[in-house]
Amino acid sequence: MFTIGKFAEAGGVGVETIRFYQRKELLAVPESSQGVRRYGEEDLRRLKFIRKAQTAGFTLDEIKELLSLDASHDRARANEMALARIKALDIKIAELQQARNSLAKLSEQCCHTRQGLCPILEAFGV
Amino acid sequence: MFTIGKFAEAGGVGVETIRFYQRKELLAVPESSQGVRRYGEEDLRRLKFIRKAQTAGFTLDEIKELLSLDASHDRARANEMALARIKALDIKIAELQQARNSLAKLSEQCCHTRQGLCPILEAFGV
DNA sequence: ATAGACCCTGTACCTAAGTACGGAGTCAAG
DNA sequence: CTTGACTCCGTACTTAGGTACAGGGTCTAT
Repeated sequence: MFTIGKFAEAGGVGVETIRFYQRKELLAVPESSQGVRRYGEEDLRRLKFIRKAQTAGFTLDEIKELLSLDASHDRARANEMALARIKALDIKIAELQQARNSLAKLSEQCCHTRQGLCPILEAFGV
Repeated sequence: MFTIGKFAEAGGVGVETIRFYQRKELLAVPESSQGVRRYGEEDLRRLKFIRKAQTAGFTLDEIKELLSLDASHDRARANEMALARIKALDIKIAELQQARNSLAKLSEQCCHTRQGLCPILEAFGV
């Protein structure tokens, strides 16, 4: 059983983040004994679930749903959410790739020409 | 010469966005005649510059600097900023790719196994 | 000359995921 | 028995890039 400080440390987050997750109903607020709340292994499992799902690109709202699926063992919905997230990631990646490539082309032009206006600035102007 | 409404329309943004850019000092606030401000071609060029630079992934703060480079024709600094942005984009793209791939792997496992716990949920739990 | 559309300034609000802080209570060590 | 570290609760602030009023003034067509 951890106090909130040790709990946060065990999960690799700050104390305020725990309280934030509680306000968002991602974590339960345990009963307090003499005014201090204690956290157990199950809380830690949930906290780690949240952090891992975050690195997979899920938002906190989505993670809240995933946690409920975790409780109900709903595979179909979990897969549906994973596929939706993959699709959103693909779109975002394509956008960034586009930006990256046009910028790289401009930068190269900038290096290989020495007179006239800067191709980078010129691409934005007019 | 446009009023702010026509100016915003010509630039493909909302009126409030113009005022926001003015507060951020990306656009100048023209003198008003009889209480109404008028915008010209140079303002429109700046506005379009901002929008194009945004699609290349620059932040508004960076665009503010690019606008000053555009005035001073500083190629070296422009290229430096382009390279920095490319680097940042590469890092972001790699992160998203990572998230995408691990999620795709989990989703595939989820489709190809029919018993036991959902691989997606299991990957986050414990 | 008056209605409706537009403009002005200033301020507040939005999302996402936290972070910070004030004032009070509690707990363990010396 | 006091000091310092920690906890509790509630509220406000942060970043980025806008968006949405409120309460006035102005412009245009009828």
